[in-house]
Amino acid sequence: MPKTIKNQIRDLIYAYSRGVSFDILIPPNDEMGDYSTNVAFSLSKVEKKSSVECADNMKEKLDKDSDLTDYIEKIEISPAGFINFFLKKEYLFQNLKNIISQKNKFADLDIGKGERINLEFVSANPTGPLTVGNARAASYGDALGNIFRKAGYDVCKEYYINDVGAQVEKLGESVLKALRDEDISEGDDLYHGGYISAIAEKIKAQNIEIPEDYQSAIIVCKNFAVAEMIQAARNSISSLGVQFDTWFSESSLHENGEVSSVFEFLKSENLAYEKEGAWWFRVSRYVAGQDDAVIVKSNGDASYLLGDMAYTKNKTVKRGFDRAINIWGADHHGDVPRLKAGAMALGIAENQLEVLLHQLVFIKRGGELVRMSKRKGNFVLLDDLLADVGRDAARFFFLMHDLNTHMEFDIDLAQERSKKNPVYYAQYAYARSQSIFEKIPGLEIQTDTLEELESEEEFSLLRHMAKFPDLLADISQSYQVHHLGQYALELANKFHKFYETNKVIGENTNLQSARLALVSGIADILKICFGLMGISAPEKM
RNA sequence: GUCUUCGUAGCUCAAUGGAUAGAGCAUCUGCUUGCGGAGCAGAAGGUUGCGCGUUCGAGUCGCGCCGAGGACGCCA
Repeated sequence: MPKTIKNQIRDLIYAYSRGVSFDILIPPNDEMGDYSTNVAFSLSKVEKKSSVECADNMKEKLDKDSDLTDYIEKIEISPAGFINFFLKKEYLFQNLKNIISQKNKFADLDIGKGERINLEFVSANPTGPLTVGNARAASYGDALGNIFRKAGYDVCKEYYINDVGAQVEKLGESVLKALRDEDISEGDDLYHGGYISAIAEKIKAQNIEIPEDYQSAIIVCKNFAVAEMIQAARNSISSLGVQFDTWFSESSLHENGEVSSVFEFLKSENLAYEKEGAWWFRVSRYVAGQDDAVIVKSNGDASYLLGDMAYTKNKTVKRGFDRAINIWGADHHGDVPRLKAGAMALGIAENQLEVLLHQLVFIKRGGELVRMSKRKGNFVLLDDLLADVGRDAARFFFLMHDLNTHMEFDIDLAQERSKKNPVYYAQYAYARSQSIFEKIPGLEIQTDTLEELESEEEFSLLRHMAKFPDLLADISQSYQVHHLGQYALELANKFHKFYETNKVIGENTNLQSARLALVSGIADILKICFGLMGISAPEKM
């Protein structure tokens, strides 16, 4: 796959831009062309001329450039000084031919150059069922991973299981209390909710022996409960249609000594010190203004930070990933500088660790926002969401929105809203296209009469389709996954408009053949989008 | 108190520092004897929380207020 159009234009402009900064933009409407650049505004400062004058000079150079003639029909200057590029008809037709011949391989890019990325997401503590917040991370992470792969990265989607630490001890204790019918509403820090007693019931049903000794009993309960919670998480993730490549246990890092070896290393480098019975990591040495943090608690247990440091080293050094990307909930915001400092201390390059934060999902109940809390047993489950609105609507809903949006989820309106979910608008476009093909048994798509296409609606579609590779390239750099959903909706919108006024079947043979090819290409791209987002492409609805 | 995210149409949300701030839902008006009306066309709806600044250009960047969410050394 050669460079995308956008990058080709960028490279050409760069050659004439005298080092000033500029962007390649998509104009707000079709009359202004397919691509544009604001380079003239920057040049006008350097050259002390008006932006229009600079734009004219640039256009003159570009007009002579033979590299552009393959795909650019004309270049125009706007009154303000934007330089607008219009794609050639021949290029648009060639692009459609590529889509039809390459099918789901269309827009496979090589910008990743095989870079190995470990993408870690969800990674919920195994102390309760997955919530709608986890569903957001899962939908986003899965789609981002898919887009990375399409852009030529070697991706491993990973789920980190925090099966070590005080939180799982509390889980075990909660289950034990439920087993003994002790009231846990009084006990602070313990887990509540129906799933705790359900686990206790299961232990009884399986006649699992519970030791008399309180601490031993907790361990038995903990091990059973953690296994149950992990299985429940796997089931929920699977219902959502997300595939993880690896489920990585924190306990394995403790068992094979990777955690303690990091601790020994920090001590030997004088990056850790003892205070108040605990061991502290010198965060302040790496990140100004940050307090040092505990890595070994006064009871001798490793803190989550030490585990996370060992985990990061495992991913980058031991398993050799070029980059580790973690997707965390915004409630872990404060942990980012500590882990970054830890990675630096371990000699991991700064650009090898990225942390993406997603804002939390809030539920609205009776008109009021409620913060979900597993401890309080106050949350909406991923499974309930799926039961209410279905996989496609749920995933599309999350993927429509920017990661930094504080999403509000009104559970009273969940089902009603699911029927209004824009996903059906996009899926309906696909189903419509398939119903056309159904009318012509044994149809083979021909692309030798594309010249017949000339309506405004047809070209609006062709031009939008030509920008798909650019979109994927952009998302793989910006991580703005929601642009993919927006793109699919716009493509569906253009298709629906086309459908109203351009009859496909029953026109003269050449035009019918050309329009069938166009519809086929649209369906191919929609199917690619749906696949990347993890939603279905229904032939009937 | 410190750090951080957000504030855009009645509601839920878009807009890589660019051109006339856009969709869906809700409301109102049309379109079905034409490949699926889960659609299309149109109307109405905005001082982008407030103020100052940077810039040729600010919803977007900076500072200060106001409001909301989140995090603040041995839970993760």
